[in-house]
Amino acid sequence: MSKSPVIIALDWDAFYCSVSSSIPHVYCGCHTNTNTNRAAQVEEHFNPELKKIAFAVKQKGIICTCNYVARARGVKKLQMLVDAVKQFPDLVIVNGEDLSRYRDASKELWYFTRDMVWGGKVERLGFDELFLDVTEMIDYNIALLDSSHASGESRCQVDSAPFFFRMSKEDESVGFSCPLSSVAGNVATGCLPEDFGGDNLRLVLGSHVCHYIRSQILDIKGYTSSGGVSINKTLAKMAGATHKPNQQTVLFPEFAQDFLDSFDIGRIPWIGHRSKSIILDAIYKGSADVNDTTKEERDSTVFTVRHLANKHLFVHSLGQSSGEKLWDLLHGIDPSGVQPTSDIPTQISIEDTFKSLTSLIEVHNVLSRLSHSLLERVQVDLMDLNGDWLGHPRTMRLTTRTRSSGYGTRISRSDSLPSIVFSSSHSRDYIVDYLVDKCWMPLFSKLIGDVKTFDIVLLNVAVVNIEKAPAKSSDITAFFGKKKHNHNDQLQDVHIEKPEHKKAKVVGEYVRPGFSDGLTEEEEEDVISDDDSSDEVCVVCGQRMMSFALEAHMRFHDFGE
DNA sequence: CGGGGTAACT
DNA sequence: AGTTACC
Repeated sequence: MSKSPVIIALDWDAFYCSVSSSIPHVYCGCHTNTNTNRAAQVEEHFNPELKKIAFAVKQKGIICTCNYVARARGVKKLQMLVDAVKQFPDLVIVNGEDLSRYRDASKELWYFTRDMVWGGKVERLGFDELFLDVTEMIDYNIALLDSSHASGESRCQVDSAPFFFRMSKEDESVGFSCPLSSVAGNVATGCLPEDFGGDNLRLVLGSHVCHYIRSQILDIKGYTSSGGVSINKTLAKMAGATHKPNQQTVLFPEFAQDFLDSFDIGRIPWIGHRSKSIILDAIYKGSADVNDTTKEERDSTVFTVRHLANKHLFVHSLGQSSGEKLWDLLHGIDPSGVQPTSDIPTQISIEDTFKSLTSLIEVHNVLSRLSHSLLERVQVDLMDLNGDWLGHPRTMRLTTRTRSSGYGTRISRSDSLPSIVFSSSHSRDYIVDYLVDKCWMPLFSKLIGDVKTFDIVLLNVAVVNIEKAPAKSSDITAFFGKKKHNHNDQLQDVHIEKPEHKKAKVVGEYVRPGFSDGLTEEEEEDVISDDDSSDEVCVVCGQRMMSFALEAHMRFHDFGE
């Protein structure tokens, strides 16, 4: 008997709403008042005035969500902003385009959850979902259970008395009591297996672990979540989606196929619009009902697709790799394990959309703003609490979408990222100006080529190829022992590239007085040389650093005490 | 739809 | 390096 993994899928209920705008009562049909209370607390903490008034959160042209006062008046989610404003002139609009708070809270919950999972086996999916591999914790506790059997306790006693599940190998007091003969939360398909031993017992324990972790997250962090427990990521995620919010569901593998068969294939994770369309086209291609059957009317349940198609059809239409993967998915097979998400992101990007950008000066202004945000993100997200770099992006990428380049199509160009980005001796504004003139604008020229006119509706700036920095010694005395020349150490690996190779010329008449040319040798020296006037000294320990590093640095002191 | 993210293809 | 699919 091969032991299956025990996987938990978590997602934060209505995360976007509660974090970005502290919207109360997002769960109108919820019978527990836990959410209402929590949302009210969050709201009072954030912005008490919003509670009494009708307000909505917008992203660009649409209302993405709104509070219950607004809903009572008839405001709808996904309504066009113009319509809503026309209909409700006094509706307060909150801009939900900045995801900063959402990102911060997401990260906090991720770290908090990861600390509870042995080996840190937690994978993040998007901003509001986590996969946890708790197999090792389950196995350890099953072993404890078995050894207590062996030591003479009766079977009956073991089954009826609560079992203490240990969440720590070191501290035997950390954990929770749970029954072995019943699951926590809901059971997918409503069917309980007859055999509560073997792999099924592992899932029963998994349900209790899931419940414990969710309780901790609610009690300590104040967020409700929905959980799914099963033997792989896909089944766990789908199980978790069946009972929301603030609930959990365990899916036993013997019922997995029945469970899956009733779903539309589009509801299976990793089968998006594109794949669904390809699959249905392949299945229904020859059928002469093109005239009377619209795309929406084609039966697309997992059951039907499984019986009308086969693996060969999938492989033929989707390609070997995807075809096989998706076909297996329809049968509850998902061999992709939990891939622990690194602390260091693989890319950081900022984007914005517009009605139309047609001149270089407009593009320049937007790129300045985006570049500033990006640099801020790089300095916050890629630096630890000591102000040391966790990683160095080696490439910068500019992406656009033009009005003519239909639909979701994007075009991008990239180049190496100058290391002035990591310099601690220049202000953020200085670096931004440098980047815009020396890098982003030339990349933009490269992108649009020789054309005289352009019409840009989207700009995205990103850093990618983030190279992990060698781990610094965590010797705390090395930090507190004030090294006056600490900043010089950091500067050693900052080397300046000759900016000549990135000289794609800017089309048009666009010129800037400041950085119209490459730096002189002297100025290059200046890039890496120290500028005493621009850094600051920590009042607590005396370490010197740039002001942006000081922000993170002070958080270090806050954590310490 | 939006603003970010990841990974796999070509 | 750039695109596409997914969440």
